[in-house]
Amino acid sequence: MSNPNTIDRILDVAEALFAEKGFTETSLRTITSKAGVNLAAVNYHFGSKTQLVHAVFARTLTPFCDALEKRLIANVRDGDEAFSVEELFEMLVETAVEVHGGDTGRFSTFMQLLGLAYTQVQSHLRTFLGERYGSVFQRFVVHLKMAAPDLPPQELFWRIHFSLGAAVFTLSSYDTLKGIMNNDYNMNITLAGTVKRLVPFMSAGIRAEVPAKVD
Amino acid sequence: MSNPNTIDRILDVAEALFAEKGFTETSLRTITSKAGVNLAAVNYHFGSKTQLVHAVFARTLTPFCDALEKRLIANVRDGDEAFSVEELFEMLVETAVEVHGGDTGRFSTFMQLLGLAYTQVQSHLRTFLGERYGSVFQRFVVHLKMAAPDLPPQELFWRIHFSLGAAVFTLSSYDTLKGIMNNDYNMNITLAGTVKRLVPFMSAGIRAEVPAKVD
DNA sequence: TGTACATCAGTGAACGCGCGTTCACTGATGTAC
DNA sequence: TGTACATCAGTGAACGCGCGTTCACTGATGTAC
Repeated sequence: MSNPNTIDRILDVAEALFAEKGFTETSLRTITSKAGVNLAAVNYHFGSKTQLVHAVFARTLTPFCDALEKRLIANVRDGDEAFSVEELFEMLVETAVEVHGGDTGRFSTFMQLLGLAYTQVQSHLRTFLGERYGSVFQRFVVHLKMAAPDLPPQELFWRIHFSLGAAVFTLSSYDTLKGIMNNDYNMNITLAGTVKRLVPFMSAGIRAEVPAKVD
Repeated sequence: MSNPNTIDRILDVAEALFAEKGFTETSLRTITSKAGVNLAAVNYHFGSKTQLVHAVFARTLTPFCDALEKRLIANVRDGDEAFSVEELFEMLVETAVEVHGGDTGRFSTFMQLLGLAYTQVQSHLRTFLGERYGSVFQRFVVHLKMAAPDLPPQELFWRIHFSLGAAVFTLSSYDTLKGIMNNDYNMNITLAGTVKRLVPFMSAGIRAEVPAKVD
């Protein structure tokens, strides 16, 4: 009964179930029975449920961040013109789509997972993501700063998080919202269309007039 | 040992713990021991853990939605000029602050709970909130439509959710972000300041130029 | 005014259940001499 | 080429634990006659 794909089957099923239900709400028994593997296989291959969660994130985030970093570095190395805000956000989208090879189902799942990562209060996960991928995020922030040089640093900080929130929140409940659009507006929407709508929204927000000092 | 405040003490403690850890991650044993009440008290007073979750939301959302609805109705009844996008978002903020009597701690907790409500996949909670508070939300959307009459309906739909995401996401991880601002930027920020920054961001996003047809 | 009963907040202990994890084990494949 | 041993993926059953919920009970207060 040797099966070389046990690890991948566990990762596939876990990714889908985590995105759908959350981490605490998904048991190893559900994962292993859906994947058709033994209950003990998760602890055998990954060590613990926590490490399975990390492995699920790493499988997609590592290639994504590597590809993003390459693009950002290439721009500086070649001395090209600095990116605009729109170009930077579009780069995120393009990289994410590329990494999933155009598979919108997995792209959607990935966004849901990102949403969970930020909203489920699993401190081990924040630590893990910060250590592994924090440097790429910082690099992206540097480019945003160049794209909006007149924005005070703390203003930029907040607007990045507002944008992140808009994206993560919308895409992580994409299936629900798609259903509402179908029922209430009789309108068939696509993930690509939603993402394309996000870019001008976020870009306009980043460039909004700075309000009078508030703090 | 008769104590007239058992119900309130449970609600206070449950609200704080749910906001901090999430629903599944907070056990009745933790809630009741922190509140100094008997383990069985939650089931005695609320019936079940699920109904306790509903009660926590209802305690704040009912006065909030009532106050918001009154403001919206008064505007139409008195035949006043329609609200602008900024005025509508500011009305949300003002109403939320008022309902909490200026207590920014509870206001922050409330926003965290709203974030959880959207991101934790507890279908009973979505159903509960939709049934109880959906009509006020619809009324608010009508006013937003009047404030941005040139925006196609499906575009408005998405931008409302983008805005919702920016607000809910940022305010629900407010404590974390405040810590980052303090450490990395050596800057002391306030909840009021963050909320004031949200309004122009969201308003600019709502009014952003509509991109070419994408779907 | 006194007695009997109903109501209600609160209690303590126990219930069964599903959870993540562990452990001794199997059986196939690779490696050394 | 044959034998002994090591490695490794995978298994099945059991472990203790914390969970939400239940239930018989107490004791104080209110109500009816």
